[in-house]
Amino acid sequence: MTDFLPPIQTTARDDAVLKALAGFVRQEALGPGEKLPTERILAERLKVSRNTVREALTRWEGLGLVERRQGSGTYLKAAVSPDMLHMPLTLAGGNDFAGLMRTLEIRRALEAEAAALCAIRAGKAELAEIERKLDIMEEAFRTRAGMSSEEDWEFHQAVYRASGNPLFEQIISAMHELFHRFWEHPLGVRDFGHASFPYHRTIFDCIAAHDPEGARAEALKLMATVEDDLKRGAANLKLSDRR
Amino acid sequence: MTDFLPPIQTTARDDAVLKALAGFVRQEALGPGEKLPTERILAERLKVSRNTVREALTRWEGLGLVERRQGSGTYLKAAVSPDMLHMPLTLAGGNDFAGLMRTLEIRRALEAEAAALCAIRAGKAELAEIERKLDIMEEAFRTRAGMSSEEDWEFHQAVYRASGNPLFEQIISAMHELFHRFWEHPLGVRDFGHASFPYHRTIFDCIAAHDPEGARAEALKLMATVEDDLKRGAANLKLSDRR
DNA sequence: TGCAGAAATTGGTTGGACCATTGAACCACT
DNA sequence: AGTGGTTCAATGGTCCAACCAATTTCTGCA
Repeated sequence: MTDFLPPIQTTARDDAVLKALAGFVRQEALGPGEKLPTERILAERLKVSRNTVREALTRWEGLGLVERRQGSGTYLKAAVSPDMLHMPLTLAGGNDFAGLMRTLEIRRALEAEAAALCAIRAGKAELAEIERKLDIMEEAFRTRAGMSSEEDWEFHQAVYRASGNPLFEQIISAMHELFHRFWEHPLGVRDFGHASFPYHRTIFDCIAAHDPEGARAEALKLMATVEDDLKRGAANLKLSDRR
Repeated sequence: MTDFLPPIQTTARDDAVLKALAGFVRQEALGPGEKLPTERILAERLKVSRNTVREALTRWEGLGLVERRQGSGTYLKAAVSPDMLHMPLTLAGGNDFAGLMRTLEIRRALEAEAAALCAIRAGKAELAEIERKLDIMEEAFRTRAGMSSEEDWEFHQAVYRASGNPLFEQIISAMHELFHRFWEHPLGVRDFGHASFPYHRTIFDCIAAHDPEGARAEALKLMATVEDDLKRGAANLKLSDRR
């Protein structure tokens, strides 16, 4: 016997509010940046208290779906649809070196898989876009002698997009943001990223040749150099702390 | 010049409430399952309105850190610390077949990396624990002729834990939960998981031999069989729909 | 016409009230 | 002893009305 008796839901006002609101957004075809109705109007239309509306919107705000600006209004920050699934992750102690290495291990896994999928799925247009970003990056690397982190990131994003799975870009972007928020000047390694530079071209070559395993291997090599750089930087940091 | 002047915060009451509460949890050494103070008490102690406390708790509830039970109280659901980083992910359209395959691609990436890291880092105790789960799983597979999804999951969790990086378990668990919520009986494939069975042992062998690349390869093979099963199931589903 | 100040709009906060659920204590009956 | 019902206090859920603070819009004067 399955013995499955889910508890009945007697109250779920705020969830109901969010469902209604998601339906509204769908019907009005609202996109990111657009303004949605006032809390007071929502409360009146949905026949619930403004407090309930606020709790519901607080949920969406915590999920990064919406942005509230006092005196102005509430604005969509991302595309919302009635059939969204939420997966909030919390990293405990993410702002020390060990935490950084942990996020990097996740990124290594996703980077390799995205490169492999990209090698399988990338069409001509995606391939051209990736190569364009790669050229820009290499040019920036030559002229500015190494400082090409922004262009580097654009190249990787192009790969994620061409992987055909938006989750890669979502997850890695979230980690990238955390990375930058807490490690803006990563440990003072001056030639940070130098070692990873050549692998961008090799990754692209494998993708262009539709060689998923090669792309995966090259991506792993790239991430290995990044980790080495960070470890070197951490060692430097410890030395300079010790003086 | 970096030109970094963060805007001053004139109002951030609920964030302040959460920070204070995180500090409280830390000081009292509260763990998951334990009850934290009443909303009314928090409001009184922190000198804010109960509504503000509620908005703050709503945030934590949305992040899965806390569970509220009407008439009973508010309970911790996970370890919280003052230096947490939040990374909420929303998957649009996650409950169709394409969405399932997308989450599976992420899982494949993480599964392979976790197995590789595990092969590098697992000590004797972790190795023994994994083998124990493996034995249980194989026994269940023999006696119940295939239906060993629960034991299967326990084996994988043991691998994630031994990877030395809690993020693997966090992320994959979140996906596993989504998976089960929407695909409880995955497409009616009766011998679902049969094909993946032998790879559990091969993965363990590679881990025990401290062979990261081998473990990665075997994990990829395992996920490939799972994806095949699902595709087969989807094809069946289409056929039966058409009748 | 341009712009400073008033007025309206909107999210943020407060305090108080009542409802619905929970859980413990207590009681009656078997 | 144990089963079931009742009472009651505690707690989260909802509502209301008012006010605060930031923003936007309007207005009237120079």
